[in-house]
Amino acid sequence: MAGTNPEQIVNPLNQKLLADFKVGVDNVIFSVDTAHNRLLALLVKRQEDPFCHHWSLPGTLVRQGESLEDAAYRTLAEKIKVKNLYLEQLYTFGRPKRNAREAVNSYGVRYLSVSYFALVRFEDAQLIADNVSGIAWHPIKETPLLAFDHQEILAYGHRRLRNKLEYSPVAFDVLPQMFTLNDLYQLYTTVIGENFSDYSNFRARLLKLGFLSDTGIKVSRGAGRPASLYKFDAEAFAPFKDKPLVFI
Amino acid sequence: MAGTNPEQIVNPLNQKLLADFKVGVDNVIFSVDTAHNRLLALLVKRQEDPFCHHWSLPGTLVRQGESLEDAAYRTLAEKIKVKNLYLEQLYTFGRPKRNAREAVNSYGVRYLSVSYFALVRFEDAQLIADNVSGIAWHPIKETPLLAFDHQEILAYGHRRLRNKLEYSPVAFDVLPQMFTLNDLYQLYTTVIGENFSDYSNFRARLLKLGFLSDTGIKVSRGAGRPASLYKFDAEAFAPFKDKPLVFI
DNA sequence: ACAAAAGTGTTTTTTATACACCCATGC
DNA sequence: GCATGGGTGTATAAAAAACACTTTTGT
Repeated sequence: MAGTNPEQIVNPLNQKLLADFKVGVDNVIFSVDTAHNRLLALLVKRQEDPFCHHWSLPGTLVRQGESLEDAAYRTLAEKIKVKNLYLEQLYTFGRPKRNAREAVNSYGVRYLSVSYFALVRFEDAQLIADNVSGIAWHPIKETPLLAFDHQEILAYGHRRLRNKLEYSPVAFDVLPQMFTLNDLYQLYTTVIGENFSDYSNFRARLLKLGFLSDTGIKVSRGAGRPASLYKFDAEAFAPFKDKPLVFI
Repeated sequence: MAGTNPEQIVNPLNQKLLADFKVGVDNVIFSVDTAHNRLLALLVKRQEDPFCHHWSLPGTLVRQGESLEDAAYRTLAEKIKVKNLYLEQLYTFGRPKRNAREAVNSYGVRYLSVSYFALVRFEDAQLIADNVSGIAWHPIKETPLLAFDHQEILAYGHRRLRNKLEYSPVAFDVLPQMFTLNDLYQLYTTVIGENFSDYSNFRARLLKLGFLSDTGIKVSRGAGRPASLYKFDAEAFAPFKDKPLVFI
């Protein structure tokens, strides 16, 4: 830098040095297909450069007057209709040059991505087919290569989902109001993996904690003894907030 | 990321809708004063409006070509000299109007804050007194009211620190290379609280895990039997990565 | 009757918790 | 020698893990 202080050259007010940003929101949207025991992620196919025809996470740029979370919900709403969901912020990616557009229109505008992760109920999630862009659920174990750094974001979201499930009641945001203990168990096995607990122990432990109440209503799913429908009692769960590993 | 929604990017009419951002980085910097059994947060006194004379988290706006993490490190380096530290991203706050500056210069520029939290070793952290702005450690239990939404950020950072400590080896980024088991125990008690484990059990459990190796070197701290200095063995810790509650 | 799914109980092993007690040093 | 902090061991309680068994349905 030849002994020159860039601040003095560029602008004495210092202001010029600051980066200008557009802020994007990218969603990692998960769903659990219990029928096939698969964890799914929602992906959209890009229709333009950069990364034309590549799959990517559904995202959008934040508009004036719009909060980050609003933008996340808007993206979600543009892609699927869904009743029950859980959504939380994941991580913010913002190293320079992460978005190829920065190179193209080099007005010095940076693109920053605030990622969110969502878990939605598979059974009542309806994809909105907008005849232009592809949009589809992909099993997490066989996702295609994604545009930008979305691969990294997806992996990060997956890790977070597993952790969340272990100590917080997100599952109940995504299950119907009444569910069988087996529904709950299926959800856990497909997200966490097969080897976290045997069904009867999982059952016994959760029931002992006392925040699942038996409605007495029975449902029959084909052959076999009918199962009781349970409800999640948020009040009874309160003491377990902030306690780790409630569900495992 | 940014904008998978084609229309908004290309179409100049929609372009107007996008918000323009300046991105700030705010740091929650913690340190543990084991001598007084206190958890401390580093605060700076603002010298300008808005919130003139109020304490706030040390922060800065992101410059051109600078990554978020770089900005976080820069802020830190401007305030303290420190050898060992742990730093990670916390959360991104970006609802409209969160920063009073948005109202003042209403050119529509939004301010978004990406917060980081850091844990630094108290003993070798030297505050950089720049004769203009106040800068000081505050016990977490008696912090003043902070500017902007920094109160919220601080609380969030505190929660995260406790959680981190429980399952990840951040403590060793902040302890000297060799430390006594009591040093480690003190660190945990002041961050987590008194009632997480009795010293001898804490000791037994950690040693059994096998990633702390006794160097054989003894140190005497005043009266009493001299203590062994231990080293953290990162390789031996590897199997415990991603396993919850290693330290509790 | 029998397969299939739900639900209960029992046994064994492993951890957690609460202490009591021995060890090495400074004063 | 005795107070002080370091370090070990033990006894009890609780929880996790494995798995055998009973119950209730559909076919």
